[in-house]
Amino acid sequence: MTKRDDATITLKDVAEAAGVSGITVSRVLRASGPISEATRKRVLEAVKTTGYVHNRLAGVLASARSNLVGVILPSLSNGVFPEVMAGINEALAQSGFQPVVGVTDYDLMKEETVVRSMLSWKPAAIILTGLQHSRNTRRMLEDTPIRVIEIMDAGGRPIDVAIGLSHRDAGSATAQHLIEKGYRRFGYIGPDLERDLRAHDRHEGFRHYLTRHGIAAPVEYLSRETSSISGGKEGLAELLRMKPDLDVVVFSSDDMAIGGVYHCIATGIQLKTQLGIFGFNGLDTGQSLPQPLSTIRSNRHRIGQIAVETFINDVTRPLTSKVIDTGFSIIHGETA
Amino acid sequence: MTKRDDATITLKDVAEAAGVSGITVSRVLRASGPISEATRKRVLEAVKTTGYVHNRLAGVLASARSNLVGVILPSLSNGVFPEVMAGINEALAQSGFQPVVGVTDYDLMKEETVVRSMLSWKPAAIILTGLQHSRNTRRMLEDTPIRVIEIMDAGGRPIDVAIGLSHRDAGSATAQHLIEKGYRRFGYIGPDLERDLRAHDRHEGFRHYLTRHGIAAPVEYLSRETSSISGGKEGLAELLRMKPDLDVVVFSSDDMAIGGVYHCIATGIQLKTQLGIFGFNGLDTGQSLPQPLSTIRSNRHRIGQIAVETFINDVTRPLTSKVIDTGFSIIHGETA
DNA sequence: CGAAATAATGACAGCGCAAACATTTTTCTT
DNA sequence: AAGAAAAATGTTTGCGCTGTCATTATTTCG
Repeated sequence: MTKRDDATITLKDVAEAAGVSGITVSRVLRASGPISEATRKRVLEAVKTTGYVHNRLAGVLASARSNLVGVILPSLSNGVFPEVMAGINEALAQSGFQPVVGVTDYDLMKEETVVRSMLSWKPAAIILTGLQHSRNTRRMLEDTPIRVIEIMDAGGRPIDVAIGLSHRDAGSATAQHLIEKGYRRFGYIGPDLERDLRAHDRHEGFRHYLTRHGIAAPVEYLSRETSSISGGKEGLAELLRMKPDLDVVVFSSDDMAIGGVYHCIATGIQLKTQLGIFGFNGLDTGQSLPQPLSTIRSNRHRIGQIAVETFINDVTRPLTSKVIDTGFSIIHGETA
Repeated sequence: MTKRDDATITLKDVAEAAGVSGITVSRVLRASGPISEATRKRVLEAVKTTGYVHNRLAGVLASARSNLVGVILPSLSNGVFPEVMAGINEALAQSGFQPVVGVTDYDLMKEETVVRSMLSWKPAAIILTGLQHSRNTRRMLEDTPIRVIEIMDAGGRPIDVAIGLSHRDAGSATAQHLIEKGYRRFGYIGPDLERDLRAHDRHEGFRHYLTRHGIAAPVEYLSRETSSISGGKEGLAELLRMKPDLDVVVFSSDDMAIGGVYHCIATGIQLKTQLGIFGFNGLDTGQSLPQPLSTIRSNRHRIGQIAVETFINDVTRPLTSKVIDTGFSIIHGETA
């Protein structure tokens, strides 16, 4: 049973050095239970001289309580998710919880694997993206007693809590806003809609609104890859080759929209007047453009904040699930 | 001793359901040791019906072997680090290892806290950024038997392995390259050099090369915040106000350089001919600009790859430390 | 000053799993 | 078919820590 590596320093070693029992050391380190100031000092001293490093594995196993938070994201190359992650990190900073990140590449099967692996670490909570999961993923998450927080989408039935926005609504709001601005000939550029399900919802809301209001359905270019600046750039070039007389193009995300802006700058197309560009997310990078991007802000920061507060305030899963709609707002910008 | 939660399904439960011993189940799940096809099937069946989720905590504790890899990064808002993370993720994907991310905000004290907390999870390896650490951090990392991989910098003495480039050399190469291009009146824009130590090294190499070759020292603008697009944009505006006749500006990173490019686009400054812009990192986002950014590629992808290979190939720390210089290359681009 | 209350510490078991070794079953060899 | 080798499975023990329930010092107060 494990060659006992005599080099590893355990609680017991510290206890001996301090002349107390193991449990006392444990209590000092966790600041739990009453400890006299004298022994406290002695123990901390002993910790320092021995160079002891706490083994949380054993602690979690013994106490069935962990400070890990599983965070499962579809991608890190789409600019949103580093921002989401930063938001979560910030909210987590003071809490003593530690995030473990998993990436799914927008693949629900991969997500299943990642969730299973996450659960095996007995995290205090799991934060994952979207409301659509494989049957097994759902089952695992329903069966676990920990908090499960689905972020970025509020358009469906959550396992425990969902925090986000209705992407369908964001899609129709986009259409409504641009129609009001006077645009009529719509284009749409997005990634593979089969994979990015939230982009899919926005697209539907957008498309329906247009057709319901007597506007021609958008001309579309769907790239096979995931969202990226270069994808948006190429997409717009291609779309304008197919259909040069568009007056506005909606992109599934800010990343792609930025690519669209670059194409316009490179080819001398006048943004807004000659061609409108509209994104989604409200990333900082889009707002730093020479002309700030017209887009929709998804309140990611707030989403991260609420996600973390949710499980800090109540570590046990409530009986009924709940949707928290953090809404969205239109950033008027200079590109549409 | 922990109120035994009878709801949690353990190996034993699966074993009973399958009519075998616990260790057999363990072996099936880890694919270790010889198992007959028949029992294998039965066990997997039992796992499914019971809905068993492996508890790695216990496994790691028992075997003293974990599949966690601690990844400690200074920031997620600087575009490099999501890319580094993506590289590591990619390299890790097939390996069965799982990253745990920690963020230090370029703060060595925070780094110390994060390292301590990481070590408490008994990771198989730790990947962290740079070669400068607090005394305590160094001690902890020297004392641990696991691999410690310091990435992004090859200009110093590593604890175990360092993989990266010499930032000093990159700085002088920048200067040399731009002098050869005919630029003479240099500006420099960077973040707080006290915090970003690698930016500091590049800056030194850059500055020394200039003065050693009879060129006037660069006019400098140092922002107090960390690297960002908007910081670069504002920085360049400010710098040109102070000193309008510069012919090239070197930025500490691509992020900031992109901001510089935006400023030029917004104010109609001709890139390259009227004002050169030069970055560092070679981010995809810089290369997707209307005119690709002139910069230095830091081979981040390769760094991530090698970092992961290093500890996969040899899980125990070798006696002597090693520096792997992945070098850098100039991306000629269209902005300088 | 002594009983009761409180503060401080300790003994021990067990969290769930895997290593080491032990045992049983099957297969192969001649 | 008997013995040797290999394959398959089981038993026991302990990884390092913390919860529970003592036990022992110290304080309080009538």
